[in-house]
Formats: sequence, structure tokens, C-alpha cells
Amino acid sequence: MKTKPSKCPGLPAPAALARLAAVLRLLAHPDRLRIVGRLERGGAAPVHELMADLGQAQGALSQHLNHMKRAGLVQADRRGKEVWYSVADRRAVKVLHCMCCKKETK
Amino acid sequence: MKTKPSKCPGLPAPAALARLAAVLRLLAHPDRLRIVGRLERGGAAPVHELMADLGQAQGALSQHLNHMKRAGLVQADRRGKEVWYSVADRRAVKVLHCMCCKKETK
DNA sequence: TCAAAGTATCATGATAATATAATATGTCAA
DNA sequence: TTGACATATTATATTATCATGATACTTTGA
Repeated sequence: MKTKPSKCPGLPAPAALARLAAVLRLLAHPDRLRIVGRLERGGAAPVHELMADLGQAQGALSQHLNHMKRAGLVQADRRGKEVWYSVADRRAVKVLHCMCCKKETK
Repeated sequence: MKTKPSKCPGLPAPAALARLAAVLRLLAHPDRLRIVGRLERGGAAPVHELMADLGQAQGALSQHLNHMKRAGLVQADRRGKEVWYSVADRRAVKVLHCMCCKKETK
């Protein structure tokens, strides 16, 4: 075990930091933030439903989902013709919540 | 008042979402993440100290700080020749902490 | 006023991200 | 097997971001 530090134990090593930054880069897009929010509150959903709920174009939405899937932020489940997506990495919704807080909140 | 919802009350409006995304985009860079981490743990510091601690080039560091300042993530305080920077928006460190968590952490 | 330390800004070429439209793939039912 | 629905992939033009080096600004003490 690693001495269980309180928060961030120093900072992650460069390689890990780069991965964190990459994940944040994925979250740093309005459409993708909305996808995370929708999946969190509405639960898993097939692409066409996300398309309807979020008003995003099929191709673009599919790409966003694909990127997020590669990064492990969401996961995909085929059910017949549909592919249902859901949040796979809670950090995504945590970050979203953090960002929704008032700036001054500790 | 807006009924004080528990977490994210629906999602922020498009304009607000775009701002959130912009802030996240700023955090989504290894060097800037390290700046936030350094400022959090070490407190305020003048640029040349950050330069030494983080091993970042002067011009680049200055630009990072400037971008973060514009977004309100950090604040600058001139003290003589030096300019001391500190965290101005707790969301920056909160996001950093979120990201440092294990993926499975609720 | 000068010099030098400390920061900030600018210019630019390289790389990455984005939007969009078109096309391809997979699945099921008839 | 065909058609149609659901999703994925590709191509590409555009824009944004990054790293780097050069230059400008600001402050202080001599």
C-alpha cells in the first residue's frame, strides 16, 4: 500500500499527468459534457436517443462517443441494432459536478 | 432563487456550458495542471520560482499563467519586480483532485 | 538615466481538434 | 437476400493550440 496520502500525493508522474490532461481534454467540449450529463441523469441510452435528447448530428455524436470510449470514460453495449452507452468512469461526472459548483466553493 | 437543486440542476445553459468547457480546456494541459498543483501545495509564488520548480521556460510559463488569469483560475499580484501568482478559482484544484482519484471511486 | 532582473508579449511554424458531408458496416425482419 | 434502421468510419477543409525564439515592457537600485 502507498501510505494513503490525503489528497494528491505530490503530483502524478509526467506520463500519468499527460493521461489526466488527455481525459480532461475530452471533457473540455460542450457537446461531450452534455453527453456525460445526459448519461448520468438519464442513465444508459442508445445513440439515437442521445441524438434526439441532445440534438447532435449522428456522425459527430458517434465520434464523440468513440473518443470517450477509447479513453474509458463511457462504455458501449450492443443490444440488437442499438448500441447503449453509459458512463464508465465516475471521474467524468465528478469533474462535471466540480465545474458546476460556484467558483468560490471550497 | 433557483430552487437549490442537489447537484447539477439539469445542465447549464449552452453559453454556460461553453464557459465550463473553456475552463476545462485550460486545465487539460500537463504543464498547467502542474502549475495548479504547485500553487495549491506550495502557495503563491513569483514566476521565476515556478519556473525553477516546474522546469518550464519563461515565455511559455508566462503564457500559461496569462491564459489562466484571463479565465480567473489564478490571480496575479505584483510585489516589486516580481509577480506572485496564486489559485483564484478552487474549481481548478477540485478538478485536479477529482482526476487524481481512482477511476472506480464514487 | 542606465542596467539588469523579472515578466509579458509577439511571430511563426508545427501539430492537433473540429465540423461536416459522404460512405461503410452491422443487425434484423420480411 | 434485400431493405431499412442504427451506428461507425473516413475524408477534408477549417480552426485552435502548442512550442519556440525573439523582443518589449516594468521595476528597482546604482
